[in-house]
Amino acid sequence: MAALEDQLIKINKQLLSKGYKLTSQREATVRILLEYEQDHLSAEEVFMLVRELHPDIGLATVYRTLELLAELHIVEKMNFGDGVARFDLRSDENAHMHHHLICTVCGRLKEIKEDWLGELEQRLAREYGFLVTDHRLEFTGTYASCQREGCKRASKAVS
Amino acid sequence: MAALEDQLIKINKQLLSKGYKLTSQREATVRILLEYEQDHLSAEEVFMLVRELHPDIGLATVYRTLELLAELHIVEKMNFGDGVARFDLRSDENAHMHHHLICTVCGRLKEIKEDWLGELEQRLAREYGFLVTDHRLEFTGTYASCQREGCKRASKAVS
DNA sequence: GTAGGTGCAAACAATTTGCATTCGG
DNA sequence: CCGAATGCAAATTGTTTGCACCTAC
Repeated sequence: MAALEDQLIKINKQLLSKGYKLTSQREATVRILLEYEQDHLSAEEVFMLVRELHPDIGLATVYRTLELLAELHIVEKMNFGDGVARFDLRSDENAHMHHHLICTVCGRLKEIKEDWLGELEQRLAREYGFLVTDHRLEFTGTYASCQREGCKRASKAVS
Repeated sequence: MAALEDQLIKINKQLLSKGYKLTSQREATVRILLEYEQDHLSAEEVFMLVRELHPDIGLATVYRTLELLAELHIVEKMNFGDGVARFDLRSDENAHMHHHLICTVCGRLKEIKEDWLGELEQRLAREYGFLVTDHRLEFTGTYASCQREGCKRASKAVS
């Protein structure tokens, strides 16, 4: 809910508190991640965008920063089957209720922010003695609308 | 439920019915996948194992076979964040009820075969107009037993 | 017979790493 | 100041592809 700048400050504090230095590159990267929170950017995409903000940044730095942020659980490193890692900001609200719908026809990727798994997690604790700290839920399928129209655009999932 | 050989025959039929030839390499690969159904082998691991059965097979063939099997939905191509694709046999029973628990302490990976998402999928169809053909559910966390003992073995997830 | 399958090696793409230089605290 | 962070390029790693040969049907 916090404004962009507030979130940025908060993340920066997290970095500092862990003993990491606050460089302009890191700030620029976080800024992009915040700005594009809805998208699931790949490292390369982040790189291209950060570059507009900080032209002399190197790709390796972006990789290093993203890895660092993932370590601190500020972003989540994800994989959607295409060979690239994608990164997702984990703001407090969507930390534990953040699922994905992937359409095999139009390739659209939608986020669902409802807490569907709380009950299941309790059950895991009870029945399996497993304490969940994180989860990932993805549904693959098609939208009724996509199926109706024969809209076979660039479908990459099904060859 | 079927015995290994029966499953093999069935898969072979699936291949044939789609017009794909049944070569000894493919059979060997499927055989390994059946034998190691519980593990989530990477392509390289499959390669090493198939090699024992069929020493002159090439890595590329294994990749091609795995991709083919994934296309036919005989195996599922998965990603657990480490940079390698892993492959999971989808026998009929576990096609739609096949989830994972990943322990960050001991690194264990457990499969849960219960259908927990049927209800959610109906809801997706109703509320989002999205028809699910597949899903993936992973829980990351720790076993109570792992937490109790300070058993910090090779934990790779948390650095 | 022939189209599809294979093995090998080369090509690729994403990510990592070594190292000299720079910079934040 | 000093160690951590960066940029660059080279190295690695996982996966794909081109092509001549081979094999199942």
